[in-house]
Amino acid sequence: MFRLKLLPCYLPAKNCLYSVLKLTTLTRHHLSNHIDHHLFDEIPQKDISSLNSLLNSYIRNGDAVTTWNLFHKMHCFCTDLNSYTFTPVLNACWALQNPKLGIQAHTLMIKLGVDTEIVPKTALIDMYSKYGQLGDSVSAFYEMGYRDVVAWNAILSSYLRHGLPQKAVDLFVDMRKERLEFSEFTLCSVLKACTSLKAYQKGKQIHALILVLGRDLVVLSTALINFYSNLGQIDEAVEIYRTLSWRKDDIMYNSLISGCVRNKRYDAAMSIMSLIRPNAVALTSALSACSENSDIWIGKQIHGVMIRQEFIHDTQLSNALLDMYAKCGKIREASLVFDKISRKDVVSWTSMIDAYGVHGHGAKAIDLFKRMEEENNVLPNPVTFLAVLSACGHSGLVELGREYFYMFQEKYGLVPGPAHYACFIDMLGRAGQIEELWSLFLGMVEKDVKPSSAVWAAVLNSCRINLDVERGEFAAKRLIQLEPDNPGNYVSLSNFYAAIGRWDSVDELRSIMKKRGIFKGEGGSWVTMHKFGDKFQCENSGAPSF
DNA sequence: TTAGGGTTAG
Repeated sequence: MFRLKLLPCYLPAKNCLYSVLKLTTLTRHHLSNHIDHHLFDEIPQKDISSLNSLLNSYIRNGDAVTTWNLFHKMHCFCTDLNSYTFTPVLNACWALQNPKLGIQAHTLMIKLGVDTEIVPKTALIDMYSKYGQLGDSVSAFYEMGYRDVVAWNAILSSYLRHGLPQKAVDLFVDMRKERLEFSEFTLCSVLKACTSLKAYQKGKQIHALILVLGRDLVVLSTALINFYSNLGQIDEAVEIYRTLSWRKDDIMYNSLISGCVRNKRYDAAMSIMSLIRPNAVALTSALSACSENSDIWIGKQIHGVMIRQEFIHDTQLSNALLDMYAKCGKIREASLVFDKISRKDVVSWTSMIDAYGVHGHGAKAIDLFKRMEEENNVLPNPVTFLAVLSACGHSGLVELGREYFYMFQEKYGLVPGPAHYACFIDMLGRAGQIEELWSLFLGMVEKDVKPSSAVWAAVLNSCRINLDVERGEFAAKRLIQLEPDNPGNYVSLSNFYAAIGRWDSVDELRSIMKKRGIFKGEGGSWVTMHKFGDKFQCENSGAPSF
């Protein structure tokens, strides 16, 4: 026997933390049910195909609540639900972020015998994947008797969504071996997998396949631009853009702009930016270019565009704006932007904490972190953990730094990685706590955290400050082994030898650098000059990034 | 009816 009760869903997606069962205990006047009983009665055509079309319209307009509520009514009053009913409903289940709804819909599909049909089964692969349930998504795929190209594409996307690009590539190789049909969707996913895997040759092969098939669609070209620019081949990416015969769209331009920024082609990014109507994603990339290039002049102009075009409520874009001001040394402006972000996410909080930390305002950074905890709607992540530690380090707040190093683990279950250890080791070294530093280092190794070059550099620097010759030489050896071409490491080592009076080693090191062709670039500051008539105005833009 | 391309903190 099989008993199933579908429950109505009244609240929008973000409130779906409440279980469906809890929802039923709420009183009706607290809720907004777009499809109530009377409205359902008023729907003129109540045959199943009209109702299915209505479900599709609601979900296409992004109204998942109404889609689910209409489905609930249909379940009560219709006896002929079919596969066309469930495809929009499964989408709604995911949009409502409530896995219980998905399970209810899936159960009903099994009861009605539509779960084995190819289209709703593919929708199940997708729904479970979007819920984060890779196992259920894969099960749905392997339960299929016959799999069409859309089903294969859905499972490829599922693997990519779960950070398994190699699985996606392996599956594509299987598809080719079995001479299965593939489509532009398939090639897009495989290109994305190649990008994640940094698999240049494989990606080139897909590019060749696209050329042979003559499928230079804008979506595929965007995936190619993204692939090449992520692998440092920005000229190839620009060539794709130049030779594209299809109409270029915003997403393609955005991909090219972010690719130029990623490859430090800031002027090119700005030129492409000027070709399009501003959109939030392009502006975010452009602001990122200003941050990297310390170009507050352009950054301020983008801020103006944001205000004029009403992008100011976009959290992600505002985070980039905040970061731009902070990186250009304008901490007050960064703070003003932060205050105006109405829906602050973990990146907003972390960026501002880090901005205070970098500018030496450790106490303000800590106060802000406390505020973040009090507001209680955003949880810190490993980057927040690092920003707080770094803020303590920059301001010499060793006691607080120690407290937070353990608190983040105990209260939030965040596991420190090499970057966290490097930061804490640096802090302890500067404070002369060399024995605590070593016991921390040994504890880290015992926990199987592999020391990164940043860890060895922090250890070496601590040994220089504390004149610990033996352990300093040990750290130096490891550091140079790990990064033999990084000039900064040789400078650290040279400073270490100088501190312990080994001037012969300093000279030896310099000649080794010369012999190996390793040069340390000089430091500097950017000053932006603007000409107004015959007068110049200077803008101090902070430190450059070499 | 199902599947695809772009963005922020370290």
